[in-house]
Amino acid sequence: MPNRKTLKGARTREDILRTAVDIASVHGLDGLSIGRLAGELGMSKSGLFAHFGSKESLQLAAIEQARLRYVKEVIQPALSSRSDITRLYALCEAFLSYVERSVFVGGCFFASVMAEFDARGPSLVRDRIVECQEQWMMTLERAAEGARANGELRADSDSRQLAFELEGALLTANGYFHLFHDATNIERARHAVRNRLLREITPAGLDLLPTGPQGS
Amino acid sequence: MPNRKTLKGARTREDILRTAVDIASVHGLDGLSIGRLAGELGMSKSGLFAHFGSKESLQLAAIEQARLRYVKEVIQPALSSRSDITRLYALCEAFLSYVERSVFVGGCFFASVMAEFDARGPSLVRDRIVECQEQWMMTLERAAEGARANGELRADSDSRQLAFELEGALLTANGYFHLFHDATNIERARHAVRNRLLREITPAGLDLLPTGPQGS
DNA sequence: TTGAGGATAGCACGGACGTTCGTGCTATAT
DNA sequence: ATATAGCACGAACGTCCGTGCTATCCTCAA
Repeated sequence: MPNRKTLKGARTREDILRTAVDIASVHGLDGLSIGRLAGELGMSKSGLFAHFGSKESLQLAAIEQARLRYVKEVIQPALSSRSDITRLYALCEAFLSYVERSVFVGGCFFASVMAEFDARGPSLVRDRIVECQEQWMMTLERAAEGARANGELRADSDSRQLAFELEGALLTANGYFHLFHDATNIERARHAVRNRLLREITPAGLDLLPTGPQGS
Repeated sequence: MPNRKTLKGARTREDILRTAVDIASVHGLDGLSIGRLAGELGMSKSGLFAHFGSKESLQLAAIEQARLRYVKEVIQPALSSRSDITRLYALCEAFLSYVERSVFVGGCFFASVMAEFDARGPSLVRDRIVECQEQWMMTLERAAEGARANGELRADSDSRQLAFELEGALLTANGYFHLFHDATNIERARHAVRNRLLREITPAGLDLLPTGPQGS
């Protein structure tokens, strides 16, 4: 009959997804095997499988779980910003901090799965990944466009181009941080973000930006 | 003279690796399975397998093959540059062209495998990937450092930082080009590279740079 | 032309994969 | 007390994986 409170299964499902998302951030969504996942959680393959019905369903659920974590750790901390230019900067800083703190053990979940699926044929999983990445880029772009409209960035600033370049620094920081086990790459991205913003910022915008050490 | 080694098998081996490298650029080095590879080439698993002796060997050989292609398509075209700043720019342009021309069907081989292995545990395959990526970054950095020493870039320019930021634009162009099926991302990277160089270039360097359309 | 050795195929193996099925708990609803 | 529903289990499936063994084919130097 109807349930009233959190049934045990829902809790288990969350546990599964929390682990799944971390495995996938290291080994990819293909490398996320049901057997390994079950082993990690000390439960049976079949018991785990029953929660999702198919591997594709599990992958999609993992993406959704990762998205929640991403929103919570990267997007939301930046939402309280007092201006668009501040939010744009805060988004970049939140991302770098989220990489630094290993919110996903294998680095940014979306950086991993994006590289995994970018050149593959169409699938529901790929489509969802594309949507998520589009959404993230739009988040950056809207902040940049708002800052431009508010006169915090120069009027001739190209918001999409700016978002692209910032994202370039963030993605590369994530990749090299893990590949080389070298946190210097996070600092390089901080440097790059700051200077890239300074290049198109107006005096009005400059007043709103947190004043860290000045870059060259 | 007994030229013992170069028999027909060597050509087959090359054929195998040429296909292997393309599969891996789409599905990763893990997704590169011997069965699929043999099927694609119309030969038997065991016949193919005999050329390498282990999957790891095949993966390492594929990396080597990819490296040769990369050197030929990206590094060598830039070697004839008349100055360091020209070479630095030519390297970036050669990379973007190589992505545009789909030298590997799944996009840059090394971008793929780097993302695949960056957060994994130690292995010979991972080590080799790290070496290749370090070598590429050093190629960029040496060109930047030479340009700085020659007065083509400002004396206070940070070569490693510059290489990092250029690489960020290149990597992101590769990823988004394939993920979104949108060549605009290549142009964004061209824009980013040009403007990033202009930021630290000297009048002497500017004379040496190919003069394309001016960026903002 | 021939013989040797490299190149390829056939076949089988153990294991991991995703998936299905039947079963047994446990807690609630009647 | 009994019926019901949710949840997890073990066993087994067919397929594919990487890897060996053996036998045949093909090439090329003598």
